Amino acid sequence: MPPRAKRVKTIIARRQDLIRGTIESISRLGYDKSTVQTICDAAGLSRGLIGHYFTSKDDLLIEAFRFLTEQLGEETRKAVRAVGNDPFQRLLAVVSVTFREPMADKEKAPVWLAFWGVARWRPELLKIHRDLWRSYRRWIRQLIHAAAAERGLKIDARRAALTFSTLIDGLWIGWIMDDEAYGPQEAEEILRGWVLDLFARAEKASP
Amino acid sequence: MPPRAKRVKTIIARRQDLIRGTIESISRLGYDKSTVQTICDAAGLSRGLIGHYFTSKDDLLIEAFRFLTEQLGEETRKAVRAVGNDPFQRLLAVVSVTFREPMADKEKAPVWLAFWGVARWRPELLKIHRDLWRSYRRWIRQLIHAAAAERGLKIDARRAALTFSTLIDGLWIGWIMDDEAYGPQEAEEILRGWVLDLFARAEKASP
Amino acid sequence: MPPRAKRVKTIIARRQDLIRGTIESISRLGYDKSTVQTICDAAGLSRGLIGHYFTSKDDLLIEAFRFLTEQLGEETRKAVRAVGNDPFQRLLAVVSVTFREPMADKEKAPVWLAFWGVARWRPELLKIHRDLWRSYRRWIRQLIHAAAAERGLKIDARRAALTFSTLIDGLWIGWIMDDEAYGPQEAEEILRGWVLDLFARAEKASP
Amino acid sequence: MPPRAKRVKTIIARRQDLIRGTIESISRLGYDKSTVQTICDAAGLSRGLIGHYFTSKDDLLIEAFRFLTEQLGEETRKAVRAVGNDPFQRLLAVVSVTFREPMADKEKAPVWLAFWGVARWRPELLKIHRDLWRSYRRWIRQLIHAAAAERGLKIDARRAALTFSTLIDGLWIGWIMDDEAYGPQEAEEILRGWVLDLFARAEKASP
DNA sequence: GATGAATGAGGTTTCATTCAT
DNA sequence: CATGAATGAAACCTCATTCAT
Repeated sequence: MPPRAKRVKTIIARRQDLIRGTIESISRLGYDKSTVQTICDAAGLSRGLIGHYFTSKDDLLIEAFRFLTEQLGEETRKAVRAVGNDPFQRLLAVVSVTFREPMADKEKAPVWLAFWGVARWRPELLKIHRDLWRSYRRWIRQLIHAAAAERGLKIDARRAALTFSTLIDGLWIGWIMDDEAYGPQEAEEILRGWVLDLFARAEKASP
Repeated sequence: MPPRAKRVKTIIARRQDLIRGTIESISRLGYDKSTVQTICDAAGLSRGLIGHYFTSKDDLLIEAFRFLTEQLGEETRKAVRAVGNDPFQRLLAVVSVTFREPMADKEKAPVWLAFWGVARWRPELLKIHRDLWRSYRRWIRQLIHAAAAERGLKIDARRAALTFSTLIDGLWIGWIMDDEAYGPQEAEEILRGWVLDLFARAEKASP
Repeated sequence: MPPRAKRVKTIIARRQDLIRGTIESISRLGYDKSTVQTICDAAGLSRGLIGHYFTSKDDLLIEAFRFLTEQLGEETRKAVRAVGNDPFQRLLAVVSVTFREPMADKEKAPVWLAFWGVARWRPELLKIHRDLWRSYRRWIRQLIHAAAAERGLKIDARRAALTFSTLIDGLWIGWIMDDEAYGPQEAEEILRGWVLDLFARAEKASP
Repeated sequence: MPPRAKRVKTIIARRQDLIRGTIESISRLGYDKSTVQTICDAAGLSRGLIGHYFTSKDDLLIEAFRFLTEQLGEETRKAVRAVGNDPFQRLLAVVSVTFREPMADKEKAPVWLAFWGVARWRPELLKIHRDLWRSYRRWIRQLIHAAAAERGLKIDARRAALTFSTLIDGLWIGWIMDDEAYGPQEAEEILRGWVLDLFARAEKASP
């Protein structure tokens, strides 16, 4: 490998180390107790290194959130691709993957919530979130729309997609905040039940 | 009023001032940028005063969250009491009050999320949250159970209550994180739609 | 004294403490080795206090330079006022005061030079310097002009004032950089000699 | 050229690069804002290289000051040699060269002042400065002495040389600190005027 | 009881230096 | 020899808390 390419690889690797360290530190200590020190410790690097790879701690936090967010999208898409092209099957695959390993990661989930807790006051975080959520809802809407069309059903796909993603958010947070109330399994059942009901009770579209 | 009682009243008033200041400061600046200074400024008091009324900043934060939480419960109960004793009507009243003023307060809502973002790592905050949510779900479950019984319907009240509160959480957070996606009105429609569907599609209980 | 006035007095006193601490620290350690710690130590105050009285270390440094500069002007004016109104006597008084205690302070003089060494890259410092020097030269020019007019002499007051202040700067710096080459006494003799020569060799103004 | 000599040449060239980089960096950013990074950038070399050619950053700074100082001496001597052997002409040549290109370099002049600002607290810098200034004054003294002897004039050559170099320092610094007050041309006139006066007003030496 | 001055711990960031590649 | 990644000391600054007035 030429030295140039090697260096680029190292840079990417170190940035990843720090991003993973950030997530691990937040997972262990929380957002406000995560310092440059705890992050670098978690990444197994020295404190001063953060300056080589990120312009500031804030920058690193933003990139960590972006990483979490993008990873979420990728995991979901990967799982969906695996079940083929049928929209309804794809929708059910989303349901399945959402509350199972590796997405239902007890360590990472609270990190999400931690970021959400500050996003309101950090435009960059908010933008990352909105971009993902909007595209996610659009995608779910398309799946619902296609699945309904196939079956000749009249479904308000926009609102259904909204409710679907809302249920996911709510179930996630409910689980994070009180894991004794219910588990990922029941969350999945609730979500699947809602999807099945949606299609079961929908009227036939007029021909 | 005897001087003793007067002083007690002052103490309570000052604590309230500081609690409101905390919420205002977090609303304006975020959780991690709220300092004793910004809180006292928002409360219109001098910085050193915090030590007279709370053992620490942390203590004040906890009390502020408790206040928010209790206020939420009170608002809901008050609204529900106003519609009489019919469980189904009460349920619909919960739906109505949840996404309207004064509960759907655009300033305060993010404060909630800010607290949730740190609660995972603060047992006291977590306890306050869980206590409220559990009692809230229990109460909703009872309403659903009673409403179903009245109508002779077979409804899994526990799961329905879980879904109900999950939808509320999800709709709240979705609105906080992206107020362009939908508004409180649509949130209310979604929640009411779900409740009406729940009862509309339920089977008759076997006699 | 009312508490308000007392507080203002304390603020002024503390700012003075820090300014004096800054000058002392620079005098002992140099500009670049003077840290917030060494300055506060020299002032007999704790490190964090600097934030109460100055917006930043830079701000403090600027104020310290301003203080030095203003003090210089005041000392000179005070000495001059003491000798009455005759312009020539006043000029000689400037010569005398410039290289004697308290102005010829072996501790403070290098602090001046330290500030000059950075002023080029700090507009605020440069402005303070220029404002003083320009008004100083203007004042010297007026003295020379008046003294020459009294004696009916033709003297280019502008250039003479420029040379006068240049000699002062040069003599000061030469002494700071190498106190073995000459002392304040000889500096004074050189400057006085120049002034006496200036008037001695000047032509009579045409009547 | 044998490889050994070649390497030595490279070493010298690299050291020169770094010295010039130091001066350029200080010229652009100031003494305290010049880091190893900015110096190596200005020199067009990589950061780690400094360790190969200098024992430390401090060492490099000292060498840069030495370079500046020696360059100054060389420029002056070169200009003087060009006018022949007459002492008075040589003295006037010093006057001419001092405030003209390349010595009156607007970029480098503040670098001088920057070094002077720290020299007080750096024995090595101070020694370099004193060695140059003392030899400079000695040389000027000899020129004045010889020029006076030629003309049979009684001049205190020591004090005249002191005043001469003092005027140069003062005029330089005055120009650096406020280039709107006067320019190199006027500085030169002032200095030449002083020299001419010195010889014009001197008494004849007793025979 | 009320104030805000004072403290010092701890946060982020910068940077000279070292060293593996 | 050349590079720039890595280290960790130390800089500035913020802030919760204490305490004299």
